[in-house]
Amino acid sequence: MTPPTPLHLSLAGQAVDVLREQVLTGEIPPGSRVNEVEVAQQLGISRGPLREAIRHLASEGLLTLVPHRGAFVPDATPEDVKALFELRTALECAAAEHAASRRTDVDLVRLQDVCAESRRNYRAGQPFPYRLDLAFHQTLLDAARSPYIAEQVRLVQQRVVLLRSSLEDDPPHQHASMDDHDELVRAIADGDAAKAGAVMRRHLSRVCAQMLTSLTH
Amino acid sequence: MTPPTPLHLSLAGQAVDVLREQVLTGEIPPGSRVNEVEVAQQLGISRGPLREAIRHLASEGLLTLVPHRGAFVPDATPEDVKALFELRTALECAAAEHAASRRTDVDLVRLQDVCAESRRNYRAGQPFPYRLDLAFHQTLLDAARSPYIAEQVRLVQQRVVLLRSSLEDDPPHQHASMDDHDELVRAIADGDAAKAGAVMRRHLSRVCAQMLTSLTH
DNA sequence: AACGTGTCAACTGTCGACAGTTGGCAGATT
DNA sequence: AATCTGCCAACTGTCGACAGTTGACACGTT
Repeated sequence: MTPPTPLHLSLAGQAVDVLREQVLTGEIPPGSRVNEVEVAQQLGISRGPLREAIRHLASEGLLTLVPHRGAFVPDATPEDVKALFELRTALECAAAEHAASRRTDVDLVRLQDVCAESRRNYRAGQPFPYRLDLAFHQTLLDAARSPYIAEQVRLVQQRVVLLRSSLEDDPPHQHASMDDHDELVRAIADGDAAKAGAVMRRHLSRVCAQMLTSLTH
Repeated sequence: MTPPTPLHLSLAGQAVDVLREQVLTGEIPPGSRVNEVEVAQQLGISRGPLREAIRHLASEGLLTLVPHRGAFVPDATPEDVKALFELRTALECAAAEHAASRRTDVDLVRLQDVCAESRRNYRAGQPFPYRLDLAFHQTLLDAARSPYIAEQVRLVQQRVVLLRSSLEDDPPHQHASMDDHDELVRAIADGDAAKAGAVMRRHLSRVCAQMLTSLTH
């Protein structure tokens, strides 16, 4: 019973996944260069597919290309963080408004479930895992039913993860985030688009501020 | 006196420019496939750089890739247009709000100049050129000073141009657009971010509706 | 006549090798 | 000793050729 498709994904596609993981986890540290021949040998593929993978990640903002020099993992400046969060805010506020208008009851249950699980984890003494934060925003995006906005948010969140890779969270911030999420769900439950957008704006503003302080500490 | 850089742009970069032009002008019609060997010969380059160019344009949304089948110029469905304009609205409303808050007097003068030129052209009996519409939105984006938002808007506008390539404008719509632009400039002049965002939202809603009617005519 | 099967050409995916450019190092000069 | 010049190794950019897959056509079967 071999898989129906002999190659589930092209070598370039596989290389994208592997490289993305290595960049996001910080295995390839920010500021470092990606050597084409070295990484190609390491992955056991030729330079062609690897180059395509590098270009793809560059288009996602996870690498920056310098002609005749190669690809670098970008390191964030405070200005970058601010500008990136302006983009994220524009996208996710719109998503929150659309979610408030278009959500189904199933969407609402899913959102409430994610919030409840976050609370449970937190009360059990465990930290609010970033995984659940991502899950919340993803669920909200599904409820918004705006595929292009969702796609762009996904890309922006990836870049945020990249900036965030070496930061630790502090409990007060986690608590505030969970409160924001709860309030957001209430606004969406009420179908109050304006409030949903406003709460999302305040939430992201807080997250951005926290990242900026962590960045400079 | 040869140029300082022997190659101003890599072959892949040049191929991107040529292909983008051909796609946006409809020289390569929507729905058609891009044959790698054929286009490579046509451009006088190898398949490697051309492949990179194709992948780049795909990341911009100007081509869609199908594994083992090739690259196609996407043809728009009404759902695509709506979803794309939801993205554009989220981005440009935020840009309009930022522009209202951050604009300098120089920015304001530039915006007013573009509007004035549009009026002049229109009164002279000439149609409102799409060039000036793009110039207006670009000037507003510069005034917003949010580089990531600006970059995304640029990509979205490109896709709108692609959808728009075979559509003609009608004078009533042109007139309404110029009125919207004027009202937008007034809001930005007043520093009224909320109004600027609202006007932009209404403007894009109108443009989207016009595109949808033109699409189905 | 409709359907399933085998073959084939065209195209994409991949590879290894060559050419051009960049940044740095060694040596010569002042 | 400091600076400038010329060379060099490493790397990216590019090319031509091979391998694997896809969709379609022709053929045979029911």
